[in-house]
Amino acid sequence: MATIQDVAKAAGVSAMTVSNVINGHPNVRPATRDRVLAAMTRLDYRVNVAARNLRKGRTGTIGLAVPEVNRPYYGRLAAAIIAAAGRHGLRVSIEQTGARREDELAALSLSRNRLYDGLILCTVGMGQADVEALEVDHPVVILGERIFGGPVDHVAMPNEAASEAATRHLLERGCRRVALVCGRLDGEVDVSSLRHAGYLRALTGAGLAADPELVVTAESLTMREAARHLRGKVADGLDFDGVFCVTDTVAMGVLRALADAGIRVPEQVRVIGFDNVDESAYLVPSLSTVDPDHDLMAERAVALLAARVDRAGPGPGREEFVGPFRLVVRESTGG
Amino acid sequence: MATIQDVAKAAGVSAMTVSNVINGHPNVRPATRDRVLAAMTRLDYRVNVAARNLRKGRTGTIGLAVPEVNRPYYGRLAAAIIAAAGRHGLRVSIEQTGARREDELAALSLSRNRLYDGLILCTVGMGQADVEALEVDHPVVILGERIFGGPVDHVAMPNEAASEAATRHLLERGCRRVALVCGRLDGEVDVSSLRHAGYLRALTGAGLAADPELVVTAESLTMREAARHLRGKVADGLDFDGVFCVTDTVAMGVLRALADAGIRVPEQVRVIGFDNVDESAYLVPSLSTVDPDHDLMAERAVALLAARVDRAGPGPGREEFVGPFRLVVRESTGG
DNA sequence: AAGATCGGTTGTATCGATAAAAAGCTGCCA
DNA sequence: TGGCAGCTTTTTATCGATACAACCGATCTT
Repeated sequence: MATIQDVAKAAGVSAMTVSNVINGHPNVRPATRDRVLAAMTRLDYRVNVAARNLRKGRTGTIGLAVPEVNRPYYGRLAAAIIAAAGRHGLRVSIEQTGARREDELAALSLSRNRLYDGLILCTVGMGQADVEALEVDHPVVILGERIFGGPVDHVAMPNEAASEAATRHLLERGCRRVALVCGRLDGEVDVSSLRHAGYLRALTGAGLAADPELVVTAESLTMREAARHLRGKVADGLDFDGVFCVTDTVAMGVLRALADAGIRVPEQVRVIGFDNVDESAYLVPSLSTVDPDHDLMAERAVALLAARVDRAGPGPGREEFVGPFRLVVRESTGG
Repeated sequence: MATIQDVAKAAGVSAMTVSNVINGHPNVRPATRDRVLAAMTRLDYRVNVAARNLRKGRTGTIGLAVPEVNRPYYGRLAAAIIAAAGRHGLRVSIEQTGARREDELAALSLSRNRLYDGLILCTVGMGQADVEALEVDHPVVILGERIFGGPVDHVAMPNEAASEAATRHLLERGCRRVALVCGRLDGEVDVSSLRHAGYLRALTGAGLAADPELVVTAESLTMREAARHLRGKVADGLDFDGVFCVTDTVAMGVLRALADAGIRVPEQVRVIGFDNVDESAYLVPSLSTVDPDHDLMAERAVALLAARVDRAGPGPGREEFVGPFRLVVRESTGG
């Protein structure tokens, strides 16, 4: 495999000149440049990225830690982040944390190995108590919930506002007993708790009392668990005419459980989700949901990270970005 | 940031000894090892991966080129590959090719930059004509269709056999006019053509004539296109009582189109897909499908690649692995 | 015409880790 | 006691690219 030295020899110049050509530095005579380019082509030269990284102290790669790329929301997010990173000239290496706290912490320390120039971390297992783990000397952006006010940039969903809007939408369509299907509410600032808060706010705003019976907490935010828990509630005779699901994935489990119980959507119960994953538009019935503009969030996260990487220092104060959202009304709420 | 030299100085040994400790070489006196480990901890030392890569000529990272991680099948595959790679001590960097031929070729050349130790390439845009592009001097594994008999290892789905089984399943359930919803059949050995062949074999095997009318070719294998084309066929009055969809994603579009037309599944038309993505079990009706054991295919692909990486040479002849499959019968075929 | 300026190019040192070979240090045996 | 084997550690060179400073020749200035 040809090195920069080989090219230099072939072109009759020094390695440094070849380097200058490669990196588009000015002050290289066109004739020289052409000679070098010709030699590069002739020898089929490729830069050795490892050597460049060592010298530059950069890797050109950022890490992305998500629970699993297979989950619809994170797949969508990962796709958007890889695309956004590409626009910033960065590659993305994915760590799957399985939503486990230890694996999220491990991802943090991997990026300290200078494996990555920076890390976009989707915190799902870590909590507010782990804030000090973020006190690291390299760029990190938190994407998601569970840790607020940390020492790093943060891109978050409009959880409360969007949840309030989604719930209000159900109320406006005439629902009076709106259930919430979420994950465990353990007091952390997690997805479920934040969206629960929005849900409550909508109820209060409409002058309705919140009935704890209507809050269905699943073990995890999967189709299986959502379906299982809702089936249980239905079997227990829960009276409800609307469901706000904290994610579209949860909503799919809910729709399935309702179908199993012979409950028609939206005639008997209206359902709305959160995320607007691709499948939602094609379900039967199609799913009303909240669209949080994944592309914009991804772009912001990458931009924030790239800025830190470029400044290569602690930079100015941390930034918090909360994305916009859009209500998408479809059949499941009678849209 | 501490270097190996700093650690060496702190522990009163040479850098080489520190290196030996890091890499678990034998013949380091326990007392020395402890001193080194202590120094490493004290200085919060992290190896510089770039330096190691340069010296070793390895990066510890493999590339994975897929159309988009967001698509259910590729998301599933990517998750399995990242997990399998982890077991082999490799990290995965993802390239999204958008199913574009040029981007797939670009991924091939990126891996030549020694950015990756090897590449797992899901060929969707490239075709048999691009075989010679695979004549590269570094490890590549093709995962999928469209290129067979190339100079590299190949992991493929049991396309024909599984498609035949799926179609036969419909016939066994009493269907007599089974439609196929696929992508363009342009003569390449692509997903659609291979599965089309399996479909035909099942018909022939059952002594049925193949009616070209029943082959619905969508522009692309998306929910949108599948739904659009099937709606067209239904509007044209196509007579059919079963549908074999080349992917579960296509099946979701089909189910939606059937629902729009007021056609009941499975009472009037039975539907089966291919891939067994997570959502399939929760659709209403739940989707019968072919489960190709993604995990096994991912493991094989990574194992083949890792073996080439370790041998660091051309190695023995190329290998072709075709995974097993399993029919999953659910409501959409009256299961 | 001497000196300053500037574009173009090159030599040298370096990024941090590791392979290979050389060198110390034991202890053991003749 | 000399020498050898074997474990342990160090020395030296190197992976390939690039920052930096020095350098050279030509043009410009006054």
